[in-house]
Amino acid sequence: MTTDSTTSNFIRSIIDEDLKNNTYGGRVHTRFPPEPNGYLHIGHAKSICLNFGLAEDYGGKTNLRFDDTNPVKEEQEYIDAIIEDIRWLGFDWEDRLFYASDYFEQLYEWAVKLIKDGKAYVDDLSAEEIREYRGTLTRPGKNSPYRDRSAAENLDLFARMKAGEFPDGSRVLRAKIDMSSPIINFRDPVLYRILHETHPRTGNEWCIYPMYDWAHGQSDSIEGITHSICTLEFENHRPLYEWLLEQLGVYKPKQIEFARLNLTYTVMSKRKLLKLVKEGYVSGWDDPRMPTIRGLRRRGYTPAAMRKFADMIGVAKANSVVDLEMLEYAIREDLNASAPRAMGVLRPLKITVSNYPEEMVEEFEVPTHPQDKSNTETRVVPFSREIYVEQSDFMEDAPRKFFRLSPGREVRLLGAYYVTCTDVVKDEDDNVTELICTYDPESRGGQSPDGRKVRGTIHWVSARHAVQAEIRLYNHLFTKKNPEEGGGFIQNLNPNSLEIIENAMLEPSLAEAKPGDQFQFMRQGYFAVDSVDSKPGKPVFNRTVSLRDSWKKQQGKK
RNA sequence: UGGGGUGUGGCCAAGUGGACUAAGGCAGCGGACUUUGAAUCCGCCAUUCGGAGGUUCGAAUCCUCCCACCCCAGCCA
Repeated sequence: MTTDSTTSNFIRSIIDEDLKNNTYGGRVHTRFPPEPNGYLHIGHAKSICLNFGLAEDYGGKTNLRFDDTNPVKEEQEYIDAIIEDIRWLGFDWEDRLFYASDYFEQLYEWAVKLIKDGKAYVDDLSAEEIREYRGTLTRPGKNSPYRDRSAAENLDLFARMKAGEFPDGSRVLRAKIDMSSPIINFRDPVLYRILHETHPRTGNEWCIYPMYDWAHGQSDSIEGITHSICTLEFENHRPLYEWLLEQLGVYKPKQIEFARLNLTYTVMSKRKLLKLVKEGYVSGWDDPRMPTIRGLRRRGYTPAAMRKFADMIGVAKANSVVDLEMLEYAIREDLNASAPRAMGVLRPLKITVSNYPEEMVEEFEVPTHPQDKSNTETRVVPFSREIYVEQSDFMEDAPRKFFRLSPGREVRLLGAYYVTCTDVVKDEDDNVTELICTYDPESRGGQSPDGRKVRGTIHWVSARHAVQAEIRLYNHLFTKKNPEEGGGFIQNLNPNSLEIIENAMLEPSLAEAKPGDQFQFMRQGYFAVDSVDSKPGKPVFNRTVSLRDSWKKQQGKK
């Protein structure tokens, strides 16, 4: 049932085994359970791809279920954003959009049952007292003085908690398990707390809200989930997950834990991302430097690339840190195949082609997808006497291996002509301001009848036809592979994570680009029209990722 | 120091006692090709599986001990 491209993993092994043993009647039913208290990031994408991907591969189903049990942190805004992001990633939960809050009534009834069975009690201890009574990792806890209340008294108190008779924090409902258990989660975990708070979905209907442990497993059970996949930190909760379900005597899904995603040069916790946004280190949740799905999307990452990435990194239980280059590989691979090519000069250097007629303009038809032989689409780029090339494509005193412009050297202007640099114009400070070149009229289209070879091919834009654009170049948000190293992530923020180029010169076909459109600027990288700031007449492009550059790499080694 | 986990090349990750003198991918390094120094293609890149013992004809896979790292003491999820 597994696809060839996906390597096996321990979760698939478990599912295979369950299928073999008919554990869940041959069903595979997963769920993605976000808490609507923030935006989704690439770590969530890993989980989403895992849950939906597994169901797809095994012919099962996946539910989207919001874990909305804490109204003090959760908001409708996040619910909407999360739904949009998962849809954008390309996954579909059909009619199975659920909320833990859908089950509040059932959860309440089950709590009553627990009380009647003598397995839960109302505790009047304060939060601080409960903490003291809980003991430590090495010292057992001790029983609350309210632990042995009668079922009748507990029932009465719990009903009054629900009725709103008591203030926040005054009482909780706790499971009665074992205060001396080495499993801290068994030391009478809190099931309900009082919160006079408006809930995004249930409004003011409730003033007691279930804790995660009381809501999650029961929700899984109600929905008939077979494999409840979560991250490693919930491993310690599994015994409680199972205990609660067993006390209720209801259907019991299997909880499986995997290691969350960590990426080099990236922070992933909601808390840290929130700090970056709140304190203005980035422009918002959708800042293209953010690892949020919205940020990556605005940057130019595609759903296909994210899914490919999730597939590449696999899933396991060992804590690990994935190299950012893997993500970059995934987006390059996708965009290389799909992105139309164009020419754009980021840092322009003017060239006057001295032997080219003053007013002449030629239009060259060049392939838009030269990497794809099956796609013959073309576009027109105008050529004239004055053009711009990349500053980095000229070197006055060039080494032998520099296959670009230099006095006396000939290069090919992509799709146009061969040109040879004859003069270098400088200002009073010795800066190169312009190049004078001659072109070979015989080399029209980029090849010469005499068959002579030109090692270098560079991109260019006709000066009088150029479209001016703002280009935003993004670099690592942090200077350290591990942003936490040393002083902490704020100290390691990269001051050059965003470089803005105000006046890049682009080929005229790019004037029509619409927000979200993506291109490969040949020899430079992949760029996406910014969805927020780009305006007709004043386009803004985000660099999604640069092309690999073995020349630069070679230079760096010297 | 109690409990629960994890340790396979620079990174991710297969592997569940015999065809493992350990898949695959990323990164790296060579080379071919090239109207993108891109892409593509070819080749190289762990005698070794946290360490030490042991069981076995045979161990990354089983046993013992040790070491390292992660998680748990929210009325967060």
